[in-house]
Amino acid sequence: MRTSDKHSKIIEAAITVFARKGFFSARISDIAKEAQVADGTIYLYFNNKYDILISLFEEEIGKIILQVKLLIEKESDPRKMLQIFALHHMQLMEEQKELAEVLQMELRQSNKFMKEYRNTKFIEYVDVISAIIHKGQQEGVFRKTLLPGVFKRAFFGALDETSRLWVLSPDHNYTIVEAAKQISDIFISGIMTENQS
Amino acid sequence: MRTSDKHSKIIEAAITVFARKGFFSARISDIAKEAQVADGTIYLYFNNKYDILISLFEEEIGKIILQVKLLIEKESDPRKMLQIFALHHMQLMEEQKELAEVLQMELRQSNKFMKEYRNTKFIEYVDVISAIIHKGQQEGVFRKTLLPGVFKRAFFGALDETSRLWVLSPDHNYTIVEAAKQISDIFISGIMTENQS
Amino acid sequence: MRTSDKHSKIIEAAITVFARKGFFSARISDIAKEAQVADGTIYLYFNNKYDILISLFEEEIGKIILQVKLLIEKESDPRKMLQIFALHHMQLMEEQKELAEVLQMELRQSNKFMKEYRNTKFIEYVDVISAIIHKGQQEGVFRKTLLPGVFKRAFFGALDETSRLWVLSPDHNYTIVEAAKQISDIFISGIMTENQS
Amino acid sequence: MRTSDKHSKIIEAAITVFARKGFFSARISDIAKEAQVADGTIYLYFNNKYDILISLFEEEIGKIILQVKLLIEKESDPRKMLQIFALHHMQLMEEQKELAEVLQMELRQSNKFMKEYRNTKFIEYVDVISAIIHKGQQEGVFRKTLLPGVFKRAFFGALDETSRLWVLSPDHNYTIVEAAKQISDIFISGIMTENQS
DNA sequence: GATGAATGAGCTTTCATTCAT
DNA sequence: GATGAATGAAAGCTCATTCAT
Repeated sequence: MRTSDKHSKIIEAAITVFARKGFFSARISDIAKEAQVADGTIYLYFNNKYDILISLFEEEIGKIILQVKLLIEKESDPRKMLQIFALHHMQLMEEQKELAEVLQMELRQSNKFMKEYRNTKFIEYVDVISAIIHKGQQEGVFRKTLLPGVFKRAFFGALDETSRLWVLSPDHNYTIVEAAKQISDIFISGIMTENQS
Repeated sequence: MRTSDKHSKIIEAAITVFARKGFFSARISDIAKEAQVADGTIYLYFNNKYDILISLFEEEIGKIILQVKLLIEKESDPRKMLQIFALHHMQLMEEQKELAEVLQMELRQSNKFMKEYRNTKFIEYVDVISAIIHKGQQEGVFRKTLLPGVFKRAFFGALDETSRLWVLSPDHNYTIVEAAKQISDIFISGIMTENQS
Repeated sequence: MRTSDKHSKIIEAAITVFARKGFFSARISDIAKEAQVADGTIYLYFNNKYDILISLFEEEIGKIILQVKLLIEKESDPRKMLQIFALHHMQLMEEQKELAEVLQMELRQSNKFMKEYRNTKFIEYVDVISAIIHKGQQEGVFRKTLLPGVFKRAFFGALDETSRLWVLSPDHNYTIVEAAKQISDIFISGIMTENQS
Repeated sequence: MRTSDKHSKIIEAAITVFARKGFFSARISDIAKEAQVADGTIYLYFNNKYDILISLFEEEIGKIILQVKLLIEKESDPRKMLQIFALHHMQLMEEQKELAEVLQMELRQSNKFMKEYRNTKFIEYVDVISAIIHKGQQEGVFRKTLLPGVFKRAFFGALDETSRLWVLSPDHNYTIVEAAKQISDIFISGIMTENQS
C-alpha cells in the first residue's frame, strides 16, 4: 500500500458519512472524498455499498464485543457485570457518536435491504447480557423466573434508546454515566431474588 | 367516511410498502399500485415522498397516543399504569406488524433525512411514561431519585427493542403478553421505594 | 401516445446510431437524442440496451422476410427465385444502408454478448434460400448432390459480404444490380444439372 | 524465440479472450490474466486496447496470407487454386476456432470504432482470390465478363459465412472439407467459359 | 523491464415528480 | 379530481490507463 491502510480509511470515512446522511442518502463519492481516495478505489476493497455497511458492522461491533468481554471477565458479581456492560455501552455511544448513530440506525433497517444478511455479530453482543443473567440465576442472585431472552433485549433496548436520544439532544440535565447507573440499578433491583434486598 | 377516501388509502398502502421494502427502496409507484390509484394521484394528497412518511407518523402515533391515554386514565395506580402501557405497546406491535416495523425503522433514521423535522408526536407518546413516573414519585410509590427523562427512554427502549425482535424472529418461546409482563415487572420492582417491598 | 409512435421512433433512432457508432460505442443518450425523447423514455419501451438491438433485429428482419417471400411467391422457376432473392437483398442493403450495417455487424457479434439469444428470425430468412434449392432439386433443375444447408449459407454470405463492402467503399465500378446479377448467375450456373446447359 | 516473448503471449491471450467475450466485453485485465502478465505490462507492448486488436489482425492475417500464397504458388490451374484457397480457409477456421471468431466478428465492426484504420491486410488476403480469377480469365478458363472485384467478395463471403455457422453450431451433417469442396465446385462451374463444360 | 494499486471519466438505469389530457 | 406517459437528474459501478515502486 502506498500510504496508510485504505480499508480502515474507507470504513472510518463511511462511518462519518453514514452518520451524517444515512446509508441511502450517502453517496459513494461522499465516502471517497472523506477518505481521500478515488471513487473506484472503494471498489478495490469492497464489493458494493452494502458491503461497506456490513463490513463496518462486523468489524466495529467485533471490537466492542472484545472490549466489553475483557472488562466483564475481570468481575465475578453478575450485578457488577451488568453495571459494567451498561456503562461501557453508554460511554461508547458518547465517545463514538458517529459510530453509535450508524449502528443504531442501520441496525433497524438492515433487515429491510439485506434480507439474506444474518446479523450474527449483533446477536453475539446481546448474548453477552443473557450470559450474565444465566450466571446470576445459577448463583441464586437473579430470579429464576426471568427469561434471559427477554431480558437481554429489554436491557439492550433501554440502554440503546437512552443513548440514542442523549446523543441527539444538544442539552442534557444528566450525564451518560448517571444514565447508565440509573438504568443498570433499575434492572438489577428489578430482577434480584426476594431474600437479597 | 375517512377510511374510504384516497388519503387514508395511500397512508395504508404506504405502511404496507414501507414495511416491506423500507422507505428508500419503496417506490411511489409501489404505493400507488398498492393503493389502487395512479402515481400522480398521490401528489394531490401529499407534497412528496417524505411527506407521506411524516403524515403517516403523525396520524398513526396520534391514534396510538389517544388509545393509550384513554386506557391509562381509567387507572389510578402508577404501577398498573406502567403495566397497561407496556401491554398496550407490545400488543400493538403484534397486531399491527407492518406499522410497527415502519415506526421502528424510520423513527431511527428520520432525523437523518429530515433535519428540520421535530418528531413532536413521538415525544408526546414517550412523555406519557414520564408523566406516570412523576405521578408515582409524588405519591411516594416510586423513588424520588429516579430521573423521569431517563426512565421514559429506557422503558420505551426496552419495550420497543423486545417487540422489534419478537416480530422479526419467526418462532418465540414466550408470548408478547408474557414479555410485556416481565418487562413492566422488572421496571416496577426496580423503581419502587424501599418500604414498599 | 402524445405524438407519433415512440417505439418506432426509438428503433429508427437506434438503427441510425448503431450504424454510426456500433452497438457498444452507442450511448443510450445518443439514441434518445436522435429519437427526440428523454433517456428514461427508452426504458418505457425497452428493458435495456440489448433489448433495443434484439427488437430491432426481430422487427426489421421480420419485415424483410415478409417482403422477399411475397416477391418469390409470384415466381415458379427456382432460378428466377434465386435471382429475385439476390436482387432484393442487395437493393435492400443499398436503400437502407444504416439498417444493413447494423444487421451485418451485430449479426456477427450477437452470439458473443447474448449467449442465450437464438437468432430465429435470421435463420428463417436464410431458410428461404434453402427452400428454393429444395424445390429446384425436386424439379430436377438443381443437382441432387447439393447440400441445401451449405448452399444457403454460401449464397447468403456471398451476397452479404459483397453488399457490405459495396456500402463501405465510396466509389464502385459496378452497380448493386450488376453485382446481384453476377452472383446469382454464378451460383445458378454452378448448381444446375448437367443436361440443362 | 518469438512465441515465448511477451508480445506473442499477449496476442494469443487476446485471441482467446476476444473470442470468448468479444472485443468490447473483454477487459484488459482478462487478457493480462490469460497471458500471465500484469495489466500494466500490456501497455509496454501495445498503445491501447484497439492497438492489440489491430496488431492481432495484421499479424495473424499476415501469416495466413503467407501460407495460402505458398500453397497456391505450387499450382498452375486456376480452378485448383480456388479449391485450395477454399479448403485452406475453411480448415483454418476449423483448426483455429478462436482466431476465426475474432476475425469474423471484429472484421465487421472494425470500421465502426476505428474510423481511420484501413484494413489493408484483409484487402490483401481477398485480393489473392481476384488474382486467381484474373489469371483464369487471361488463360481463357473463366468468363471474361466476370468482375473479379465482385467475385472475390462473393467467394470470400460464401466461405466465411459457411465456416462461421459451422463453427457455431455444435452438430454438423457435413464436414468442413465437404463444404469447401461444394462451395469451390459451385463457384468454379459457375464461372467457367461455355466451351469448357 | 515488470508490476498492480490507484485513478476518475463515463455510462446505464432508476424513479420522484410533472402536466397534458 | 384523476391519470400515467414522459421527463431528466442523479448515482452506483466499471475499467482503460497511469505511474510509483
